[in-house]
Amino acid sequence: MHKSVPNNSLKTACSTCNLRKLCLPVNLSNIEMARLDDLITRKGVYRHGSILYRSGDKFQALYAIRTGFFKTQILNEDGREQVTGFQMAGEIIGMDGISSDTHTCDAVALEDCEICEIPFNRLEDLGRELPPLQRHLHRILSREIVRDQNIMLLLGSMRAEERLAAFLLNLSQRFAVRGYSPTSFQLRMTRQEIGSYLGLKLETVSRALSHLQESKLINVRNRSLEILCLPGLQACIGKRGR
Amino acid sequence: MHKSVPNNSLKTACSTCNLRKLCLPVNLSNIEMARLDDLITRKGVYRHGSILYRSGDKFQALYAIRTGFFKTQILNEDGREQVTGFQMAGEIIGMDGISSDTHTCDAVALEDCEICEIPFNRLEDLGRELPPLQRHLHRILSREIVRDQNIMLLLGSMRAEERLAAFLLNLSQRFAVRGYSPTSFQLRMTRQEIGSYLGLKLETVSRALSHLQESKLINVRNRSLEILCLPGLQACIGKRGR
DNA sequence: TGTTAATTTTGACATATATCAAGCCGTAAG
DNA sequence: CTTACGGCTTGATATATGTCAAAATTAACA
Repeated sequence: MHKSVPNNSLKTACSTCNLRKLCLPVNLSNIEMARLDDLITRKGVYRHGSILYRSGDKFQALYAIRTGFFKTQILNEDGREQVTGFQMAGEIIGMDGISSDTHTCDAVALEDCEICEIPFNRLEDLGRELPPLQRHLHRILSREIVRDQNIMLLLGSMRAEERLAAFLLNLSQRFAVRGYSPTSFQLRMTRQEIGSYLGLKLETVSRALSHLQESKLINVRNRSLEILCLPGLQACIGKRGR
Repeated sequence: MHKSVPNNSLKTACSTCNLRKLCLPVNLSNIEMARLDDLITRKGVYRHGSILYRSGDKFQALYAIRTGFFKTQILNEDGREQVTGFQMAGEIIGMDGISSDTHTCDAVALEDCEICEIPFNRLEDLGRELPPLQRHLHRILSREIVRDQNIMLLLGSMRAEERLAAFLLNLSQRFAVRGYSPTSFQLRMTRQEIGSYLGLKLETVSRALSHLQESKLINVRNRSLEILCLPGLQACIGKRGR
């Protein structure tokens, strides 16, 4: 585990942030945008391995990822853990905490990250005055629900290789949206973490990756991944499911 | 598939609804409550097997279940289906539709049901005027996220019998909250539907139920279920997980 | 830079769950 | 009351994935 987090915070401007279209695709006037800027503070760098919030922490804010890569995970009473998601720049995390005013999962930085803190009470207040902002918050919450239900589909009905393919295609698509190569990227997580996310053991992940490579659909060497045939990967999903 | 739904609708009063504490546990004045009542219409009975909304339908409203039992399910491109939840009286469904203005799953009545329709735009509008209502909406959305992530944990890390035990305990607890027996109730869904929800085949569900019965933890005969030992069922979860 | 620890791959084997099949039961329709 | 059908149980067998172990590779740290 690494050093924790510097507490210095500086004001951010959503208005000039190049992630705005991902994070807050809302039409606001300059004045309205300034009010939003006023809400949000940029927190210092979260080092690789450090924890943004833990299960049990009091919920106070949502967090927009400015740069870097996070994982979220929940823990059972009996110590089992499940990675519930991998989040990248432009995505918003912390929404699990709203329902009980307490976070129900941990958010861990998988590389050095910068984040913007959005105090939730103030966001709600502002949402009442700016309907498009309110609407956007609802969309974000709902999008998370849809995302989770698709993972339920994956966990409940796909076999190992299909899960891997779906996972890689999802990453690919999210990199593409951010202007990065959809076919060549670094995995920021271990095989064990991928396995936890996909409901598989790390050895199974490794074997499935090797097999996709034998099939000439991907090239994988440690954390670097290259997709050789997107349509092939897509076709992978849905072959002889459960 | 059964007949569809009568279109006659009548005004409902949340103010006098005995499910209010479950559905809308919000402190509002009489005047405020009347405005909420004004929003909501009671739709006619949904017969067993009928469909409240389908994937692809335009999203317009949330639905509060007044009586009865629903399932929600998503379908893959390749026809695989996954039951994503079973919902009972006092619960609210349809939130998947907010993010894209289109429903992403089907909601099917598992018995004859009555539901209240809550037009979403008007709910948002009213939320801007009644902060406690706004807050409650956010909690409901977040609760759904937490619920889904717990199912991910179940699907990703538990073995068949544990999943069954967790499922039965969840039902038990929800019946208890509603004033019904937590140890004796009817299953409203088929083994196949339970299996889909838990990521198992119906035969596996059947065997796991039989085995729990052999262990004297439950009595099950067709759809009637009796829990003989709640602590025993709880202990079931966490024994030799993956 | 050298040393240690962590991660990954691969193999051999074990096991939980799926698959296939048959018969039974209970409800619904005639 | 009889029949038919969908739902359920149980058995035999197949298979995907887990488990255990060792070696190879890479990353972290002193």
